[in-house]
Amino acid sequence: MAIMEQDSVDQHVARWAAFWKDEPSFAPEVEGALVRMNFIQREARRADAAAFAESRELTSEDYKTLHVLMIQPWPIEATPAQLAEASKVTRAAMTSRLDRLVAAELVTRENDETDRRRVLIRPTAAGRAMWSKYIFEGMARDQRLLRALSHEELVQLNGLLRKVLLDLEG
Amino acid sequence: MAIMEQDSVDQHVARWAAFWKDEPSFAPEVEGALVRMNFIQREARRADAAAFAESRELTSEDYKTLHVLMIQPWPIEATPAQLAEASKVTRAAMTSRLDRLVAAELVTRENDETDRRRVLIRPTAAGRAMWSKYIFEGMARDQRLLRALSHEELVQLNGLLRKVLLDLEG
DNA sequence: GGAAACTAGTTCACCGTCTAACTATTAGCA
DNA sequence: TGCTAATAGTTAGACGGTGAACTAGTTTCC
Repeated sequence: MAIMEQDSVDQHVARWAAFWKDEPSFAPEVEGALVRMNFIQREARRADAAAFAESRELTSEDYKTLHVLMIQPWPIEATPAQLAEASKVTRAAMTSRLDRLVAAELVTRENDETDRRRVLIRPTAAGRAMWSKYIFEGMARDQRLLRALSHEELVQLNGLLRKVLLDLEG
Repeated sequence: MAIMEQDSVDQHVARWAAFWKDEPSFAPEVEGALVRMNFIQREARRADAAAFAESRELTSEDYKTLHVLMIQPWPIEATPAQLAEASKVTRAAMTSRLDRLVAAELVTRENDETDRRRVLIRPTAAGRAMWSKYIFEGMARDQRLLRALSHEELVQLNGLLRKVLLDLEG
């Protein structure tokens, strides 16, 4: 394998490791991997937020909510609880996200007459248009983020991450 | 390579991909890798927060601040700005974090007499003790998170992530 | 049939972060 | 020297999130 240049995390971990040079419980590869994933995620969020801040039509949170709604199986509708779970936020947070989307007329909020506790969220025509306006830009941003990796490397990366998830989910 | 079971992200991405089956700009490995990293990070934060919530001595944010202070090169001291940068939060956020740490008597806040704009933060004996109380537990949590990977796999993972970081940092 | 348990959604109070404005101090330079 | 610009830290106000309490509707089961 070719010698690879050091990134900022290598330096960080090296300095950090100096504290526990005789301490076997410090695992530099574990700390390094987590710090690097954190870096990449942070960069993804930053780029997303910047793109939506520029447009001023929508926040990235609002867009994500719209997105999880749009990828629901047909017919495109969902309850706030389903959207909250898919978005990994609480229902309380979803209530306020939906308030904004309803106010912007991107989704509708209707009572489910067969179970009057439930509310059904559906995209409006404007909501569908807004989603398709940004979906490809978002995918392009994601690809730019990982452009350093070839297709095979991406497959390899997913293989490793899948192992971790299967362990955590199992 | 052995056939590997599917994780939740495979299902997610598969359903998602159904929307763009003829759309070349959708890259399932890119989306999959990012969603998986997001999952792992989220789990790490959750476990950290749970551990500190249980102890009730300290929040995980306060601990992280203490940590970035403790790994400063000797002598162990730093300005709020340095801590903010290392913690990747704004200086305003660091001010309020430090308020809590000072109130808990884990760090001191002293004026730098050679540059009276600056403030120097130093750990107290109690702060140093608090840090060493939790540092090993934290590393153990991190290792548990990635326990599904062998040492070679961790090295491989870091190699891939390092490529991404070198591209993003360069 | 009706009380108790459960479920869906919302409201409320609190938290940590952010941006922007502000104070105090130092550095740069005509 | 003394005005201007830059820098360090804090403060103020807004935002989005959380958990807990609350309202309303549905299910369970004796």
